[in-house]
Amino acid sequence: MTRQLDKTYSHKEVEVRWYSRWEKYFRPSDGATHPFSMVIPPPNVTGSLHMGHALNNTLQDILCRYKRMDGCSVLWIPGTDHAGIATQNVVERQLAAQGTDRAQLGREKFIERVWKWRAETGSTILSQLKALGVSCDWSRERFTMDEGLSLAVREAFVRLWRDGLLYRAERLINWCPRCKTALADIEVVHEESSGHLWHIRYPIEGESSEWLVVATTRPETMLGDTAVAVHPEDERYQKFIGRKLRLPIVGRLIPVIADPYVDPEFGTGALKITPGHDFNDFEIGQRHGLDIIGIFDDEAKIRASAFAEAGEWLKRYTGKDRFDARKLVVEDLKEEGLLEKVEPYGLAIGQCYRCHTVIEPYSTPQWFVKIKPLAEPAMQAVRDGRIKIIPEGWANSFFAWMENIKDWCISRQIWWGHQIPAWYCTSCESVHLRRNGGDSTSSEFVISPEAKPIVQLEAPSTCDRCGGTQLFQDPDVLDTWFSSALWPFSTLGWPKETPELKTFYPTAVLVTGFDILFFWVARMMMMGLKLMGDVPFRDVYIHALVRDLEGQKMSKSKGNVIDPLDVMGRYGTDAFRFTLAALSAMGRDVKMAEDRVSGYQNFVNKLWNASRFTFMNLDDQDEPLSLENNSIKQLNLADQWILSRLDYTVDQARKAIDGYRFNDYAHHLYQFTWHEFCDWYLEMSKLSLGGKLGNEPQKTRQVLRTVLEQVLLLLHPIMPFVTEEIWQALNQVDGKSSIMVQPYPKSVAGWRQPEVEVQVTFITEIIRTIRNLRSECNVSPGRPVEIFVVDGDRDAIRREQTLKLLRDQEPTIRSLARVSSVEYAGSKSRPKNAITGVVGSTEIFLPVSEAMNLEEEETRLSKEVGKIQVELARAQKKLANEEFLKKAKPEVIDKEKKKAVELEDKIRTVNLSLKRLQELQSQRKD
RNA sequence: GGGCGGUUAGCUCAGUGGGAGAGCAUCGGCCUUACAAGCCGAGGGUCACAGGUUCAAAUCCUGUACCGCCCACCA
Repeated sequence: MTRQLDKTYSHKEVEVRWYSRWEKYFRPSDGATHPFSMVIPPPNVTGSLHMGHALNNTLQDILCRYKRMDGCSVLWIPGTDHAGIATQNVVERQLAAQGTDRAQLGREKFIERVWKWRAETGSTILSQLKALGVSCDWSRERFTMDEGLSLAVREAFVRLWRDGLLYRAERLINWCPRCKTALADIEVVHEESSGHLWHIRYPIEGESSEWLVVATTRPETMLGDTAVAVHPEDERYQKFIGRKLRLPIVGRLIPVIADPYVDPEFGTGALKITPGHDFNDFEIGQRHGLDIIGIFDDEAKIRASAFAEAGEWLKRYTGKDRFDARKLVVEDLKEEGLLEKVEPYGLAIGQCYRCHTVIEPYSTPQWFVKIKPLAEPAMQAVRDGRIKIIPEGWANSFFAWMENIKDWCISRQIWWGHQIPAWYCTSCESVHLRRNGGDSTSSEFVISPEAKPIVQLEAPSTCDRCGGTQLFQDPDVLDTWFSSALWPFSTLGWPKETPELKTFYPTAVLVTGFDILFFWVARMMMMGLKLMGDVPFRDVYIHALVRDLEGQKMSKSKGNVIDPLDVMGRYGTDAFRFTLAALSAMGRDVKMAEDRVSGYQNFVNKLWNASRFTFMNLDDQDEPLSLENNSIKQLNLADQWILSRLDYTVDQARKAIDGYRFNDYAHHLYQFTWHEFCDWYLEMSKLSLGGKLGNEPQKTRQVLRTVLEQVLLLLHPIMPFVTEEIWQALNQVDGKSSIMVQPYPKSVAGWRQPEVEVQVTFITEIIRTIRNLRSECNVSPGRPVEIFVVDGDRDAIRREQTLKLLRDQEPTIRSLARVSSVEYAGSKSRPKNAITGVVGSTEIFLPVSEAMNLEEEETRLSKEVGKIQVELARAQKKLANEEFLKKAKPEVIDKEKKKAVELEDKIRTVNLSLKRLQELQSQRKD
């Protein structure tokens, strides 16, 4: 039975072969002595795989596969997030397309509908993740709305309530008039846009032609103004403080107040105060006891009931949305001659992060988490190193955010999500439960902040205060991020005390993008510490965002989205994964370039072909070398060398992956596999394999097999498919075992031999030099050449060692540099009709051919002399500097001295070659 | 307004105190029996700019310019 691989690697064919056979290895091993656990950042059920997911999950999979091979009991929990607002929006759009809406359906039917949608399409992203090759334990897949996690959410809510960390209050919150729900501060995105600054005259009461001019970007909110504020020390306005202004259009009288918040430099120095629709104004209003007038309803349309002093004007305004109202206000002001001027003005407008509708500050009762008592322990955990943020730079952002954190508004006025486990009694609480009339709002009741909720895990049957049986649940649902915050332990079974929770909490590492550092990571820390009494993860590895070639964030609207599945289909999943790893330098953006993927596809192909070469040469009896401490001195030089380099690579690879330096990991393996193993070792091994070194070819075959196998193991975490395919063929196991569960390479005592590396580097330099000379001499690659070697080392022993090494390695030099004969000349008898190359103290002479362009060569050599002179001068200057000799480290000085000597030698020999060349030139002319 | 990061070869980016690197692209030569998705060779950089610290700076400090990101309630 011989090992065989097809002539070309077909990723499409191979990739479908392995995933289902792997799944049994995705579960943690029994015993779980070295637990290593991670939770996937749950993608939204609405999502499909994008570059961000691909990067995030590739990095996680690399870690998991590495740790699993390295003997850990690995648990990687997958799952999805119910994504409240996003999902509700998707289903609502579907309903709209069918000419209906959620109000017509009613809450219960609507939620049914969402579940149905989720059952149909919610697993799309999971199958896409599988195509990427991720090794999650699918038997433990979770969904933030499944039964267990919903219980965890209620448990968390009840505990926070009992500990006094939850409260209801009516305040100005961020309201999305399209989603018709409150949003947390963090869910508002600020986008620069060009607007206007309107200067409006507010007539002073009792004066016929005097007014105060205010500047505003939102003229429509003037309908809800309850004051105008000026700076207390602003001399221009001293005389107006305390007087009344007549609010244009409405006619309401409002006071001029003094408040230090006002910047006299800005606009006119007079600020209109709308406590009902502006956060600053709200604060100022609180300080001065101003009325709060909510002029809008929940769709941000003018609400008639807001205006006590309704005039004729109100008919035209009622029901108009914010932007229409703005136009009307401006028109009306113009008509009354109260619009002084309009200036263009750039401002950052808050938008809903889900639908990009402009946010309206809106006063409603909401649930809040008292956040400071939770934030402090989380900061402490990062400060004292119980949680390590990698790269460290992000810790600054984390602290900055946590220090300024405000209470978290967690109630949402949507239907898809975890309904808040709070109930109200209609008997004893009736005074606080206003039946909603007039304006359209989504809930049947408006529950005043004074209402006393019954908070518990399950619905109560009777009121524990009055024994009433008419209870109803708070209609609001929780912020999706509330359930996400519990993810590291809710997925392990919390609040039940499961064995998994005991073994795998805290998780080892959380891998995520920085875009959800505050949304998610910080909140997991707070909730984990509060509810579990321990950090949710030891390390947080924050990776870059994937951008397009111009560095732009990929988005559908920009049309610059690259579909990972498309890339995987064209270049192969392994090539794609390798690209992501290679580009993911810490703290940087990843600019996705397709030519990189194509380049790494070539790498996959290279590995494939190196394997084919190996297979061609292996016999069935060729076992790999023992990986125990063993002597490899009996092997030939090339064999010893490749094992030494392999050992170095193993060491570097482990260091890189342990430090989350995925790009270093990829580059070390790329460098070793392609340039050392393929370019040099395979070429060198051909001699030995053919018995041309008078050796036992079997030893080399064993080395070949060993190195290929170790390379496959090292590469497997990044490139699972191709490595499995080759490993299966190499070991002829036909799917009965998997590379996934082989031990990850370890350093082997005795393999690393620096002196062997020095020797082989010398030989490869000699070969390079000869190739270089051939190329300059225009000797065709196929034509063998004769060379002369002179070693000019002044130390006789060293000279003999060098010459012995050259003689020993002569077959290799002859083969790799196409040399027909090597002549060892004495230093006195340097050949005349030749050009020279120098490696250390060794000079290589190649007889010149007619074809050679001597002038080009002369230019090149002169240039080289110049370069060496510059370097030499620098070294000599350093060595002449007393300060340098006094203060520099001894090894640096030694190195510099050695360098100077080498450069002197080199410049002498290059000058000699130059001289010879010039002689040749004059000969040619004759 | 505050904070963070970037500026290194034509392009994309590594490199954080002691001789400027990689991949791709370019140029020249090769179908050498694993691989033309390949092999061999070559060219190419005052490491943004200006100061400073140091025996020594791409690397540390200060400032400037440009680019990017995050946070923020100046209407």
